[in-house]
Amino acid sequence: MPRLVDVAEAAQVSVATVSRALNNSRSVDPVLADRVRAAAAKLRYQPNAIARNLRRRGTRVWALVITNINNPFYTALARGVEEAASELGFSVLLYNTEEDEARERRYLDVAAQERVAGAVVVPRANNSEVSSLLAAGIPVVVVDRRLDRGGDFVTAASFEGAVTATEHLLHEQWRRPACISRPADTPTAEQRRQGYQAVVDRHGLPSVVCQIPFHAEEGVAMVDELLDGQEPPDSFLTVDSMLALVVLHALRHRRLRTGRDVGLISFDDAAWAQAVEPPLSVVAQPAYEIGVAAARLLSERICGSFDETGPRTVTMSTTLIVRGSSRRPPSSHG
Amino acid sequence: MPRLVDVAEAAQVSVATVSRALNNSRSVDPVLADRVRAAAAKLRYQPNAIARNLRRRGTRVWALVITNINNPFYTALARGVEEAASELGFSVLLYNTEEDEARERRYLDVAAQERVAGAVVVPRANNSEVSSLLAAGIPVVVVDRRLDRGGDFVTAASFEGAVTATEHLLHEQWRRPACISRPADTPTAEQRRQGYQAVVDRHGLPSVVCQIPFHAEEGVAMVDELLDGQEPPDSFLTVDSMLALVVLHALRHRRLRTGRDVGLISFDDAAWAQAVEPPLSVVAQPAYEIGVAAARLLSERICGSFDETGPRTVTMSTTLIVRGSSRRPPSSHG
DNA sequence: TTGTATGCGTTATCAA
DNA sequence: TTGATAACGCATACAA
Repeated sequence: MPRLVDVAEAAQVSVATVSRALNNSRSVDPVLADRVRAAAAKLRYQPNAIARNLRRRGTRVWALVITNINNPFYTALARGVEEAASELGFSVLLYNTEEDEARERRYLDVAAQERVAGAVVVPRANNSEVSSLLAAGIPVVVVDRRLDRGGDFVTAASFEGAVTATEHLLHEQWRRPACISRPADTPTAEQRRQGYQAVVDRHGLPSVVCQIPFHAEEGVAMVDELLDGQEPPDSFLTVDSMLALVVLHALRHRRLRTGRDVGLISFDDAAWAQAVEPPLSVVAQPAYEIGVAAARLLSERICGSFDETGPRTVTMSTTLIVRGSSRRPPSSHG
Repeated sequence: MPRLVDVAEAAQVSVATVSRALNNSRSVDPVLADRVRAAAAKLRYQPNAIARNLRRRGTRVWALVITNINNPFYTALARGVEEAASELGFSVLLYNTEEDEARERRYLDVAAQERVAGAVVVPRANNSEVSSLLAAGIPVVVVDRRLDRGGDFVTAASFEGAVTATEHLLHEQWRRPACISRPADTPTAEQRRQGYQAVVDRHGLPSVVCQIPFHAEEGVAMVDELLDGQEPPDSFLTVDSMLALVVLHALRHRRLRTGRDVGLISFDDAAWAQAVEPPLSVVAQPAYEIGVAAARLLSERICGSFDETGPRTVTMSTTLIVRGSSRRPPSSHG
C-alpha cells in the first residue's frame, strides 16, 4: 500500500504538504494541493488509520456492546447507533455478549485495548463492570438496562409501559394477568415486572410471574406449567417479543386463541406483530431512536462539550398499540 | 492510561522485557515475568492496540458489510461471523449499507483505511466493487450474493431451493404460483426467481414475477395489484421473510387464508414462522453456519494457508420445511 | 506557505 | 536471558 512518502515523491513535495493537502488543513497552495490530490488518486492512496490514530492519540471507532443480536429490539437499536456513528465519521465495533458475563468482561477489555473513542453498552446485569473503559477515560453511554455505576443512560419507560399494558389488560376485563419476564438481575425486565406488579397489587389481584432464562429451551414448558396450575392466568404480559413467541407457542398447543380465550400483550413492536391472528397488541419502544439518542450523547461526551456535566438520563416513552390479541370479547366475560 | 514504560519502571525492567513477558514470547525469567505481570495488574495496564497494530503492520479487526441489519437472515449471519471472529481473537466492525451503493463504496474505503485484517461482505449488487480492499491485499469473503469479481464465496443454494419450493407448490396442486422477488440486480433474489421460472416453464405454466424494491412502502400495493389482475396467482414464493410479511399483509386485507385459499412459502425460517396461522412453510437457509463458514475461509486466507489457491466457493444446501401455509386442502382442488 | 524533524507506544533486531 | 534502539506511517511544532 502506498504511503504518504510515496504520494509526496510522486507530487514532488514534502510529506507535510501532502498531509496538509489531504486533510485540507491550514493554507496550502492550490496548485500543490491539486498535484497532491492527483498523485494520491493515481496511487490509490488510502490513509493509514493506524498510524493516524497513533499520532492523534485516538481512534474514530465506537464499540457497541449488545446482549443478543437476534432480538429485533437490539438490531433496531444497533441500526440507529451505526447510522448516527457513520454520519459522524465513526465506525462501529459490534460485540454480542449473548448475555454472558465472561464474554461481556472480555469484550469491554478488548474495546479498551482497541482504544475506542466511545462505547454504547447494553449491560448484561445491573452490576456489570464498565470500569475498564471509564478508567481509560473512554465515554460510555449505557442503553436499555440501567447500570449501578455507568455513564449517560438512554432507555424507554419500562415501568410505566408495563403499568399501561397491565391496566389495559384489566380494562379489557381480564382478571388473572401473568407477567412473563426474564431473570431478576435484568434491569429492564425487572422494572417491567414491577410495573405489572404495582397494578395487580393495587387491584388486589394475585401476581403471577414467570422468569424465563434467556437461553432456555424450556420456555414453552414453563408457560405450560403456568397453564396447568390450579388457577391458570387468563392473560399475559411478555417483556420482550421473543417471549411473546414462546407464549404463542404454548397457547397453540392447547388451541387457546388470543383475543378470545386468553389475552396477550407484549413489549416491542416486532415486524411480525401484525402477521399473527389476531394481530399482537404491544408496548412499542422507539428502538431506533434510542440508538440515535445514545449516539448523540456519546458524540457530545467525545467532543468534551459536557465534561463537567454529571451522568444524564434520557427516558423515551413507550406507545401502547392495541390490536386484537389483548381484547376480551363480551361473550366471555365473567 | 499507563504505557509499557510505566510498567517497566514499576517492575524495574526494560520495556523489551515487559513486552516479552506480556506476550509470553521467547524465554523470560519466571521471576521477572511475575514481577511484570504484577506491575501490569497493579497499574491496570491495557496494551495499546493502536501502537501494536502500527508496529505489527496489521490489525485484529474484521469488517462485516451487510445490506440490511433488520433482516433476520443477516443478523443470524452476523452472529455467526462475530462469534467465530471472537474465538479467533478478532473484533468485528459492522457496516450496514441499507442497500445503498454510495454507502457501500464509502464503507469499503473506510474499512481499507482502517486496515482491517479481512472482510466479510454481502455486496449490494453483482457489480459492487471490493477492489479497494483487494488492492490493499485485504482478503475478502463474499457472502450470500455472488460478485462478478470477488474472493471466496459462501452462499446457500438459491436456485435449487427455489426449484424445490416451486415444485412443492405445484405438488400441492397450486396452479398459478407467483414469485415475489427483489430487483433483478440482487444476485440471490434473481437466482431464486430463475429457479421458480425454470419450474413453471417446465410445466407450461405462466410465470408471474413481482420485484419489490427494498425500501418500498408500496410492497403491499404491488401484491394487491397482482391479486387484482385478470388471472391472479393462487400461491406465492417469497424470496425473503420480509416479503412473506408483505404478502401476509396483502392477504389479510382480502380475508384470504394461506393453506386454504392461497398457498405461501418463503425463503428463510424466521423466528415467527410458526406463530402465524397456519404456520409458514419455508426454505430454510443455514444463516448462522454461513457466517461461521465465511469466518473460517477468511481466517485461512489471513493465515496465508491458501495463498496460491484460487477463489473457493462454499454452497450450503437449503432445507424445505413444509408447514401449513403451502398446503392445499383437497376440497379446493381443480 | 513549505520543509525538517520529532514523537505517538509497540515490537523486534541486535549486541551484550 | 536482557536491554538499548530502530522502525511502523502519520501529524504537527518549529524553523525557514
